[in-house]
Amino acid sequence: MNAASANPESATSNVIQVAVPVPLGRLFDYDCSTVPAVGARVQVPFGSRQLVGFCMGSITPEASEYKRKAVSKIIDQQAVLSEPVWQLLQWAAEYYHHPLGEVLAHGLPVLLRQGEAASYQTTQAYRATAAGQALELNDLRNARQQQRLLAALRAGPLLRRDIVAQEFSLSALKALQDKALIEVFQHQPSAERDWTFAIGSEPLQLNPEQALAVAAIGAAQRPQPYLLEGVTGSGKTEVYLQAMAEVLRKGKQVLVIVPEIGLTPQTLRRFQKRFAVPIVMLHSALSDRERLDAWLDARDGAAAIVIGTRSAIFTPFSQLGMIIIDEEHDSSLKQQEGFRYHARDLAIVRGQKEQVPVILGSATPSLESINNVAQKRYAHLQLTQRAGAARPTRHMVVDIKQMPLKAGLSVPLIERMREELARGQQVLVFINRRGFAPALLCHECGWLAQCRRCDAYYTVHQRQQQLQCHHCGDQQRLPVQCHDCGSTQLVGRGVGTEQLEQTLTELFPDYPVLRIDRDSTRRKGSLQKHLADATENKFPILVGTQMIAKGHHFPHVTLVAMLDIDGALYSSDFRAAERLGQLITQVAGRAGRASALGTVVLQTHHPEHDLLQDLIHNGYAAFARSLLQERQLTQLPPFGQLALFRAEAHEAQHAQAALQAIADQLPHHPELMVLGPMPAVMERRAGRYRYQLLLQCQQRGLRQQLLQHSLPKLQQLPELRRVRWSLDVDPQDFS
DNA sequence: AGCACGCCGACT
DNA sequence: GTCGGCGTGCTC
Repeated sequence: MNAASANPESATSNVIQVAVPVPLGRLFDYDCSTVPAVGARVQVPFGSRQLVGFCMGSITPEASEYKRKAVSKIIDQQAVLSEPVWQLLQWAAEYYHHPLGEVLAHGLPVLLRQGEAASYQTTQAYRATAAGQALELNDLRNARQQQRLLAALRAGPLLRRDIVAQEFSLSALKALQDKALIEVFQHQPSAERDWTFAIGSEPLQLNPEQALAVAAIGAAQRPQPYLLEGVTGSGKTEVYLQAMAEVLRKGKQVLVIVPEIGLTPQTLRRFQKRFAVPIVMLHSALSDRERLDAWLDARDGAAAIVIGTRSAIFTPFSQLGMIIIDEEHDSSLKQQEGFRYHARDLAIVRGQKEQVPVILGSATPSLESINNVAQKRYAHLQLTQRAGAARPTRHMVVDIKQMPLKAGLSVPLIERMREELARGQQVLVFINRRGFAPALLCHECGWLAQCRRCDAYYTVHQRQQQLQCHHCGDQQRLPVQCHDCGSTQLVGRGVGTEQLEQTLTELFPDYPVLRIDRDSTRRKGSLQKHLADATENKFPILVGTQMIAKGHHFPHVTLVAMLDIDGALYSSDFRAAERLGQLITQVAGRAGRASALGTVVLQTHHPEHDLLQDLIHNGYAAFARSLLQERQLTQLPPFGQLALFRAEAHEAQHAQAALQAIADQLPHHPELMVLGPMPAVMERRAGRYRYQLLLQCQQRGLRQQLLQHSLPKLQQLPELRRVRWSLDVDPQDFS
């Protein structure tokens, strides 16, 4: 594998190439006396600091043309990552045109990035000494705490953290230690694959569609991707569970990626109930140490199932047998800064590399996945029947043109709510703006309170008596007077969740209202609590943002209202319609999950809009297929391949000039379209001017080739030095 | 990205 | 007289 070992005579001075986590797309050469394994971490001096990088291989000193420094420390004896993940990361660095060192660092838990040993934490543990075993417990009758602790330790050693958790007194611990009745020792946990497949609870009876899906996955000749398209309530999770069972039975591991932390506890409980195997979670709420331990459990085979968010796609496994991407259409699967990878797309690549099936599940699949089914790249599994007696939801479009609105609520909607509440049912009102009002307006002169640093209006937060900019986080005290005319007639314009909650409380004083948005769930655990309260029907009226559209079941909700869907109908973002269709369908899925018939009320000024009509009358699948036809005509994804350069600077012309320089450097090619530079939708944000340059290509290969060829030159452009810039391959969001 | 080096304004 | 503002340039 490495050149130096082939020539032992020159072994006194070896040179290795190291990938360090810096945004420079090249490797750095270092001297070292012994050559570490490829994929092992090394600590190296870099400028004035010490960095942890990866050994990428070795070369002869003659082949290195740099004045070199020596490696400070070889951290690992072997490669830290599994071979497939190592390959996946290198593939991703190339595909997303992101510096290898930074991409590789992404594949590691934080502690490993910082150079910690790739092993479980040794923890302090205590055990009784011979003297402690021999002692008459009654001798400690005057020290009840010590007596209790010693008794516990005589039964067996305890970890220090368990001693703390079981509320033993720490002074008693110290006293016993001083008397040499107990002693401390280092406990080193080890990860071993010591689980065997066992069922915790019996699988549910499958309907024919579910059975077909499970059978198809199990019977496949060779592993391949599947799109599991199942309407809300059709039992996708049961299909996952039964498909997983086959994999686990063979002693293989399963990786499950879920969109965001919100729904992981429910998923975890359901998995734990079904399978009596070790399950670990990987999400942002874990401490760095917990994350590393879970990661090691996966890598060394101790965990049978890993449930994690986006970044879990890089978890190494000793025996991976299946990857499941739940809610594959969800935008949180794409990282929106730095290394902008898409976990779903990487899952497909990983599945192919590791020869394991990949299941993409959604009630509202992305157009990309639907197209991949049409192109026969994925097998299609459909679940069209809702479980139990649940029937499909009914849509009611309320034309609000010229209609008086009360905090955004039309009279027909209020009446409909009244009926539903009177029947003891639960109502969910959805509005995608938190706060009291999305702007503060002077009623006398028309002045609007605008953020100092963004091209945006402040949101009024009445409860906190504040103006907040939702784009840069700036906060101000709510002004009493207009900045232009001095009038005190300041009013909120538009409606947010806070105002809606207040108005609903006035309209329906007998029915408690629960608001679920980022503001009401800021404290740790409060989202879980609110969701539990909502599920149990303690609050007949629920008000919420996007947050509640994701995967939560509210069995008592029979009426869902969406107050304002117009923004997305005429948006400049070509994905807006797709996202609206997904949102309406997902929100509709919240209604009527129990036996009662559900209704979705959509308020709009454009009831006749083609897309809206298509969605309502023909369902998401048909709607998505019409959108696909449009995308084909316009050569947009998945039919065109995009890449987006972004640049931001304190001076607008710097950002613009940087992108112009890139555009000028790009080769002319009949199949490459270059759009821009153009200002971003919100030109100024947090005091920076933002511009974009869009590349559109018919062939992915061509796009990749052009970028790969041009980027080294582009990175040298002097215009780029004065701006913050980035490249987004397959951009999801144009904000 | 960091971080150092370097050259011009308001403070102990 | 210094602390510190961020422009420029480098990292094997």
